[in-house]
Amino acid sequence: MSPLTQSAVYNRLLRSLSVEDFNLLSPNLEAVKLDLRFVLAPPNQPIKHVYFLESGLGSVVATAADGTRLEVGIFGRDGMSGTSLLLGADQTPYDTFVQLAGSALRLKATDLDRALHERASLRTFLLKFVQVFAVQTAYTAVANGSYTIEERLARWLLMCHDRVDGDDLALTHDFLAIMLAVRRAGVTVATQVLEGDGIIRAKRGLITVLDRRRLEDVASGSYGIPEAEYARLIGPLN
Amino acid sequence: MSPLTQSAVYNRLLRSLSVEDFNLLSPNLEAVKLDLRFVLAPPNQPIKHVYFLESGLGSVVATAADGTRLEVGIFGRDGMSGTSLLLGADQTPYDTFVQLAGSALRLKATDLDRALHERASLRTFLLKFVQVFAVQTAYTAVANGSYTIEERLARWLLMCHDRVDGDDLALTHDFLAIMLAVRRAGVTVATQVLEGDGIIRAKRGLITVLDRRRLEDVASGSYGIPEAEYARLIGPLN
DNA sequence: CAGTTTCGGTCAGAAAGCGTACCAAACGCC
DNA sequence: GGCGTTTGGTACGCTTTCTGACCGAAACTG
Repeated sequence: MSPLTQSAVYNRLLRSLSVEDFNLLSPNLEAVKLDLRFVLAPPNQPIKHVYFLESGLGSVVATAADGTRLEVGIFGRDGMSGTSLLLGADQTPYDTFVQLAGSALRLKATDLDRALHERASLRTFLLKFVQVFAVQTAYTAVANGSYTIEERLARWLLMCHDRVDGDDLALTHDFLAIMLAVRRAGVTVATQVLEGDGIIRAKRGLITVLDRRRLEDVASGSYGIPEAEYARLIGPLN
Repeated sequence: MSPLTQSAVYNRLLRSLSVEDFNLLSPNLEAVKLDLRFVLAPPNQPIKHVYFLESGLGSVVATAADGTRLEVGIFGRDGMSGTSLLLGADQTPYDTFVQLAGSALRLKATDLDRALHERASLRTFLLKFVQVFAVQTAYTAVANGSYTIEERLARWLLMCHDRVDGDDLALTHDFLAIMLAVRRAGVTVATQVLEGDGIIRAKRGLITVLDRRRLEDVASGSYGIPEAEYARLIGPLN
């Protein structure tokens, strides 16, 4: 494989690193394909790799003691999996998996650890992403507590749309239902409303964003703050 | 003021620090009283101090773009305010304030920064609390999305109970309503149910936990995982 | 291309929770 | 001890969402 050039990388974090930090990581970065549902980090087991997504989407899902499952965060080429390693936790109660197939550059946890000790600036930078991701989780809590299914669906579609190329999102209602912690039938109804307004187009297993502006109106207060935090601490998403 | 002895400190984080780390911080720790509603960290403004709580409770509340407010985290002598400073963010969109009066040892943000650069072990340790707090936020998202008012009230009372001495919690229904993002009347009803079962006793502005075991049953799956994470990464809460 | 699986649309009945409002009891202050 | 304020109990109608189920359409499989 030819050596990795920083400017040829799509991942926003890797791209924003200083040249020195990037060069420290790059010999250990391994390009991998990400199939749908591939596990990026298993729950309650040591995390072996962190994945810097180049394309596709990853999802962090929390499972409660009684089996209830609910998404608490989402990331694409703006982020990475396994952020708990940056905080000194080798494992988490979460399940992190691929939600939209794509590709990534991965790094062994041990290589990451070594690099973090070698260069403080690398840690400082990556911790900013941890902060942004924590804010995203906090606003997921707000959305779950205070917004309707339609508003939450709009928020979620916007977050996906931010992280992929083009306007097509290959998602089933069943999948969305888990993400939003609602019934599948609830997703179907909300989808129909948005489609009826001409904001999205829905086909089997595919949602196309037609009018992003109006999608933001529907999401109203539930969207925007974590995104602003990303821009402030890390840089523009696109 | 007499010099601070580590063993005389109630805060679990300060207490668990290595002697060297503690001694680095202690000359700059200032004891302060915390009145109800005192602002520990203002939203969207630089954080000037971090507070290690000795008693009382602090609450982290997120505000959405449309003004919706909802609690995303709670801490007492198990934690500290201003954790975003550890992640390199000088401010957050959250409002952090005192929810149950008490006292704290506070540290100037600049002193914290200096100490973090001086001793890596201090940063490593405090970051573990950031991880635990993030998990708590994630499970707040789960609770808001999937549990009834009664279950969420039980969870919340348990989290408070974990962090105070005794079984009395000085809380109004109005306050609880904001914390849980429900109507005040909804809290009243849920409180009555728990009281009817003999699990708590409610008086004006005061809830007394009578039967913690059964409170855990009511909270069912919504309680426990963040608490286990605290125990695993930091130590026993009590 | 026939069989099987997955996905999405739909419905009736029920529950949870909300908006709003009113009133009484408890408390704090002079 | 009287007065104003805070807090809590209660009610009604309405919206949202759920439970649980059924069925047809689309996509995949061999």
